Amino acid sequence: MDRQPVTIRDVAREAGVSVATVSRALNGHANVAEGVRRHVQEVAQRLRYSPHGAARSLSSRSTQTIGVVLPDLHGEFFSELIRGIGAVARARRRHMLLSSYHGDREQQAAALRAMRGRVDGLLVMSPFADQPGFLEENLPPLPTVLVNTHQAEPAWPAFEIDNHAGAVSMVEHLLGLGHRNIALIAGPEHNYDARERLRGFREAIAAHPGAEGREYPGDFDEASGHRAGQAILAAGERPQAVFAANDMMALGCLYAFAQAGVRVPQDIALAGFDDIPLARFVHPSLTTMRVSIAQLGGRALERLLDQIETGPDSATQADAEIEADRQVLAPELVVRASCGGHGDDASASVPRENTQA
Amino acid sequence: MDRQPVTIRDVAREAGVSVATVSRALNGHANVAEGVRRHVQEVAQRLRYSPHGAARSLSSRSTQTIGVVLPDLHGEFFSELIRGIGAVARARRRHMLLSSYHGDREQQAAALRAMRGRVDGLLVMSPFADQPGFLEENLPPLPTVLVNTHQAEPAWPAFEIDNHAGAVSMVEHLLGLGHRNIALIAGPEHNYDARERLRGFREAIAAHPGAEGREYPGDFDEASGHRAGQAILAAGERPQAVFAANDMMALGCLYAFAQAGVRVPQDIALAGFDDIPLARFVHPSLTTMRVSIAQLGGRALERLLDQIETGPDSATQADAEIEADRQVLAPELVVRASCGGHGDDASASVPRENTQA
DNA sequence: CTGAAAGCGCTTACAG
DNA sequence: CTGAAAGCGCTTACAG
Repeated sequence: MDRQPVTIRDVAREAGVSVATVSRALNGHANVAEGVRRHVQEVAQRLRYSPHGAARSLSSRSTQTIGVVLPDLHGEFFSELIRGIGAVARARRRHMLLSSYHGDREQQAAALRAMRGRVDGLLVMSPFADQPGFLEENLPPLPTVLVNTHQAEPAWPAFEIDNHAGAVSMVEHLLGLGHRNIALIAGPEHNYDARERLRGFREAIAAHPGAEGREYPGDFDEASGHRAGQAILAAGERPQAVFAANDMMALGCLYAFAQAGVRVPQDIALAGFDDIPLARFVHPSLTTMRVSIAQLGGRALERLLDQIETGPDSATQADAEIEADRQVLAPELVVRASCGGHGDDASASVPRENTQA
Repeated sequence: MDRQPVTIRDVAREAGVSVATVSRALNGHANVAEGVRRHVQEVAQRLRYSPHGAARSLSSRSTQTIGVVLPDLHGEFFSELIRGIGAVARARRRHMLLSSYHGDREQQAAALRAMRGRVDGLLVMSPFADQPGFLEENLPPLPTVLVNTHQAEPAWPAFEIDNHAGAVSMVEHLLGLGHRNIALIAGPEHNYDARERLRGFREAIAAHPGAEGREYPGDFDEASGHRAGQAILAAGERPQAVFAANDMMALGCLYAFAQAGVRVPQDIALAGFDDIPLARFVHPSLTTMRVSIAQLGGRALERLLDQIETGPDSATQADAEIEADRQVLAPELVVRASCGGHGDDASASVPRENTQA
């Protein structure tokens, strides 16, 4: 099946013109006689010529590709992110080069460096960005936008979920429902999202006289939510509401409550964070904060492409502008049945998406 | 942030050697004095040099990248496929170039052609592969493996789900449970997966004297499953079991049954196909065929990389070998509660994955 | 073990 | 409007 590759020289010879003319004709430059252009196009089509990407990139200094470097490809967060990036990439006619690396520091460094000469710009999510010098030393000289990444010193434009605001919203929602005594199941300490949600929880509790918060450790998976649920029941005074820092832990906690015969929301309210697809299908359906990961990815890419197209003005960007360049997307409160009040249980319905090819 | 790119010439000048030596030293060729190699490496590191991908690809005729061309990035099928491909890509140190196109014929043709000179091989899923000449005309001269793609004339190695065998297994399972009269909710006629599942259903029914099958139309989404469920109940003689050609339709059907007060599995058995994550969380949990999309993608990439590494022997491949090169992955029966018998309802448990970054 | 040179397949000033 | 030539940044025979 591997035909002999046909190059621009073959087309030029066959069409009886120079390679320069072929290049201009095929790339839609104005300065080509219309008849010549048509002839060249016809020959190119007949020969099934398509230009060699690397050669074109090397001489034109443009790849029409953006690099995406993520710590992992597992889980809904990453598939949503890629979907959002992909939609914008398609609309703006760019390819995406996906790097796959295993998640440690040296491997991400290698992945970043390997992007040089392959892409016009970079979208990166890096757990190492808060280590001084990591990005400076490993990012190729390319426009870069960070996604859900915590920088020690803000130096690159960044898009992230406003986890702090989301946690504040949720606590206020629970307080508004009359719950004064709220337990938080926290996420892992090393996780930036988790820390921001914790910070929001604490601030919101502190801001409301009479509100009381207790904290239980967790690490974002279901098992830790289950343990936390048991710990909450075992503790002396039972809280009126439990706020799990993500939905997976909320589900684990829900299971622990079900095992103990504690009813949600009648005996205790329960809320999560993320709005994973399962959140609306559990019993009771879960009140949570919806986070649009696809939108996050899409907007980050828009920003990156704008920067690529307007050229490198970032070199002269003042510190204040860089700071202002950190865009934050607010999560949205989704009220369902697990906190009582007016939430409805949507679990009798099923989602609309067609998951089939 | 956009530093001045440093090239191999800068490293050579700074290290006091030729660019050839820099290239050899950095690429681990044997014929470099150990002291020189160390010195070059030290200089390269100090200058933060990384090679220009396009330049390297152009001269070495290798990109260490595989192209992935899919009709869409939406839905679980594609995220699973990408995850499976990504895992193997990581293990075998390849990048993946993801093309994003909108799904019509011309756009896929363009996406395919744009891959030339950018990748060492191609993984493609194409709804147009059964149109004569489509692949021949648009595939660049590169090793290619097809995924879940129906070819008019088998000409490329292909990996696909054995939908036919899966449907047969399911019908046999239902028959084994004592259900003689089985309704199928079919998928869209233009869809290859759907046609294969239909074919399997018909053959399995025909192979069992006494078994009776009826068919209802559907198009793989929940709404059509809901309509089919209503039609099944409205028809004269009620079947003992319903086999939906995918889980989404099974869920829609389940909902129709619930609305009509028809109990599953007591009044009627219900089965799906795909084993989407929701399948184990509905009530009753859904018996279905599990299809490992990630594995499909991973194995296809393994096959492609083997071909790339061994070189182009495919030109001399006999027709019989090509035919034998169509690998089929058997789906696995997952027995849950919706068909009665010994299936257990797993809905009290929650999945283990941590979906957080 | 090392360097000078050719070449990978394009694009793009520069002349005409 | 067109062509000859330089150049993009590497790798790799070829000599030595």
